[in-house]
Amino acid sequence: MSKKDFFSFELLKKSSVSKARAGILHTPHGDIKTPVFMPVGTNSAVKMLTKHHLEETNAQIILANSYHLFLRPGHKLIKEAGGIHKWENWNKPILTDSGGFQVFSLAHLRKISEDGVKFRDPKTGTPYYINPEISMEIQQDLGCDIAMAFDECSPYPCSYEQAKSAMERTHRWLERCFKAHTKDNQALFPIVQGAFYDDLRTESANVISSYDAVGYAIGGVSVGEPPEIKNYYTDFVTNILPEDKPRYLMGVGTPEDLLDCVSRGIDMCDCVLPTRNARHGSFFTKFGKKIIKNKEFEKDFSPLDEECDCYACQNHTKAYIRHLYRVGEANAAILLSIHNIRYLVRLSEILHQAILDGSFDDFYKENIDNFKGKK
RNA sequence: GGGUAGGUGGCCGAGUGGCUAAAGGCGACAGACUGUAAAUCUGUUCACGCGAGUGUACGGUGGUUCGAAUCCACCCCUGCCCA
Repeated sequence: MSKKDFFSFELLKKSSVSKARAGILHTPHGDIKTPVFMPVGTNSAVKMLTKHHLEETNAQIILANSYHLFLRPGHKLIKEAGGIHKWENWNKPILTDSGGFQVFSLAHLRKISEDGVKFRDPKTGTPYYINPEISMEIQQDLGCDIAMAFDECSPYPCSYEQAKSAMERTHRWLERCFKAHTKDNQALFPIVQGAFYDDLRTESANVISSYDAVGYAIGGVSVGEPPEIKNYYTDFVTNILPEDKPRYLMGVGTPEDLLDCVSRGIDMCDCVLPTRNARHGSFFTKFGKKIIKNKEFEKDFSPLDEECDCYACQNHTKAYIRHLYRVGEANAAILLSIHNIRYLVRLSEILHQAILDGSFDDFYKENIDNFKGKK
């Protein structure tokens, strides 16, 4: 058996105007229509949502995080439970991040060496160690469909020297990841780094492409850089990556980001924004992001978004959800999370179909300014 | 009727002579968040002014003082205890 027995990517159609593509990624836990938005469930749960809620959003694949599950409850326990699908009772595909992002997000609580990274648990102060081999062990024990390479994500801004050194280490670590990764029914996606330097991104994309992987990821974006820069480098890197494999832009996902990255040749993306922003009280609409607590919604008895088919929009009004939010009812966060996830999942469904129909680029033009709230 | 504690900005509540337009909390108003240290964090919140600033303001009225939310007198009101 090899990975090819478990994974394949069918490119169904490409736009004749932009770089948008529609496809199907076959995995051991089912097919994924691309472009796809993947909700994040760091601790083996998409925050605020039960499995029932999540299934109703029609999410095709969700994420979990190696770092968090390594700390609690431990990957061995999840292995003992029968793997992550059984553990969280989600029978569709699961992708796990490697812990690489925590090298970036826990910058003040970690120390990088050539071999790996020493972390301090933000909650307890307990020290933990992760390196490429450990990350692979964790992800193989978890048994997700798609594992990610253990990488070093650079901040923004970042000096050339710093970016180059992080990228080169990412490449050395990648070699070790592939060596340590032996599971055939699990894909391992390598990650392009190189921050915001053309030559580094070129080099990294070439190194990453030299591996025969199921799919390829672009990391180091959405770390605080302006959207034009993100778009420039997304476009830049997808020009280099193999065309017959899915491209995953990591950590991206507002509605406008989805349009922008899909038009630049991205097939997969994930983001914590729909769930985090929901808990913080904001929601996506056709006319940009809105904040539910604002007075303008006090007597607004219409749904969050007129066109949305989610549970929240089918059953409740903005005025009601605003009330729930203001009095601290958890239902506000639940309803907004359902809405925001469904909004992005539905958008990716629309984009998939639009690419097949040849109407993607018109859709882009009609909607991009609205999504940005420019109206 | 007697005693006692107290009356501070929308609310609660610090402050007992100048550093006080008055801490802190709540509320209100607005904002941020992009491979989740996040149901979190930030800003504004007396009036007028872009602003330095000016005007009002700590129950009321007088007074002491260079200067009062803070000290004094009287008055009004509230809680509690006793009769």
